[in-house]
Amino acid sequence: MMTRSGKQADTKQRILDAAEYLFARNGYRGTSLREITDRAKVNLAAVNYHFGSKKTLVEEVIKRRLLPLNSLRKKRLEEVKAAADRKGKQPHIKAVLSAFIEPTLKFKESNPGAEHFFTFIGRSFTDPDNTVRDEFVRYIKPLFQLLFETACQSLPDHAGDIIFWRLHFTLGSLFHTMHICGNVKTEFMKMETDMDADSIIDLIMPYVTAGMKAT
Amino acid sequence: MMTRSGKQADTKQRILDAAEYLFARNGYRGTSLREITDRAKVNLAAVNYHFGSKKTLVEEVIKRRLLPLNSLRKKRLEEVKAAADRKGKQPHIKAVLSAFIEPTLKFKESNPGAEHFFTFIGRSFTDPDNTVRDEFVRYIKPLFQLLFETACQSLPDHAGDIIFWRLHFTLGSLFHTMHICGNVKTEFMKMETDMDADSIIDLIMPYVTAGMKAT
DNA sequence: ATTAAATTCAAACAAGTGTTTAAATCAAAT
DNA sequence: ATTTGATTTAAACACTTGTTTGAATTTAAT
Repeated sequence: MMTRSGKQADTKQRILDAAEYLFARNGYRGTSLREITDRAKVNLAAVNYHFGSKKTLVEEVIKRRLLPLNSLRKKRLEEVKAAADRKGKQPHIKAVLSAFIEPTLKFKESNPGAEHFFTFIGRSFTDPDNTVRDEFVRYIKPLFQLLFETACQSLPDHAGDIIFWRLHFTLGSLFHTMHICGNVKTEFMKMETDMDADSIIDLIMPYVTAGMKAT
Repeated sequence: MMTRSGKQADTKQRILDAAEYLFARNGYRGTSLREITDRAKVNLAAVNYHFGSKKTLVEEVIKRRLLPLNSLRKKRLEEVKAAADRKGKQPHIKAVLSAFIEPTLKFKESNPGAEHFFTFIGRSFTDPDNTVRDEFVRYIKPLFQLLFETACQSLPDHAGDIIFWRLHFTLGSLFHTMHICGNVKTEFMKMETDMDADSIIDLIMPYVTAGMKAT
């Protein structure tokens, strides 16, 4: 039976890890199944046996990290919302942004092995491959909606369109940061790339908060 | 002789246009030479004859648009710098950012046929392919240095590292915006994607200006 | 120990890749 | 009109791609 024990059990895991690493480094199209199975030290056919296809594999790679991360971000956003409702006040925009950004940037440290996925997220929106891009968008869409609603509550004097666009600017900053903080060396100036999450949060939070509040 | 006239002369042009369109839409690796030559209505071997290789082709595609754009941005930045020096004052950060951002966002309108390159730029930094990413970085590096120096002049009370990172946040916002304003349908919410440059400039400038100035 | 299902494996598959070749065609100068 | 060099063309090249196959092996229950 399929009681997952012994050596063959972690075949799926090893494939997922190798795929995550290589997809993050070289992209979906730039990574072959043979590279993945070589790195995972499994047979080539194992990918199609366990996952069905390369497309399904990358979807699993994305889901494995993104679902837990999104749950966390959702929880944090709802907490901010609830706390504000309890006090009968508007949530502070800094708290709203923090609820989204903090779990994202700390994800690298709190999830061992997720450092490469970091780079992958950073490329998510702009990935040239439709499969990858659509999968990312699919999962972030409802979350962005929640972020948008909470931000609107927080900034009642700003028009919806403005908030909408500024949240996109914020996402752009965040994803760009995640990409250059990933393992891919962009070789762009001498940049301290392996900073801890808190330092990066301290850098980006004042920027995006001021940007959102701008009159 | 190679006197560029008649029908065969625009073969290179047609290849460049087709390649630009397809690279922007499907990425470097996601585009085959056969797709390019089919679209350009030229023979397959024409790419290797005129450009040498696929790698050289994409470099030419990038250079064709990026060199003029960078000259313009450089000129604008130097003007801001010179004007401030003349008055013996620091340049205003809004003027500095505008010198970089305005030509970038207006590039789509001022250069007919460049609309697809827009998307390409938006993906430049995070492109999974080394050839593409390195080529973009290569050209923007000296320009970013100039931007950095001018921004430091403009914000003498801010530490260099802070300005450096905030400029990166700004680039992230800008590139993300260019990507979603390109022709690639991200299908992310209902977004008015074909706004004119001035509207987008009016949206992004207050955001990044406030972000850079944040205390 | 036998059985039966799950998994691994080496090999092959058809399709697509960038690149090269050599002949055919074209444009312009003699 | 002939020559010459630039360009185009169709065909083939060697190679990589994702996927499939069927036999061998491993695993766990009887």
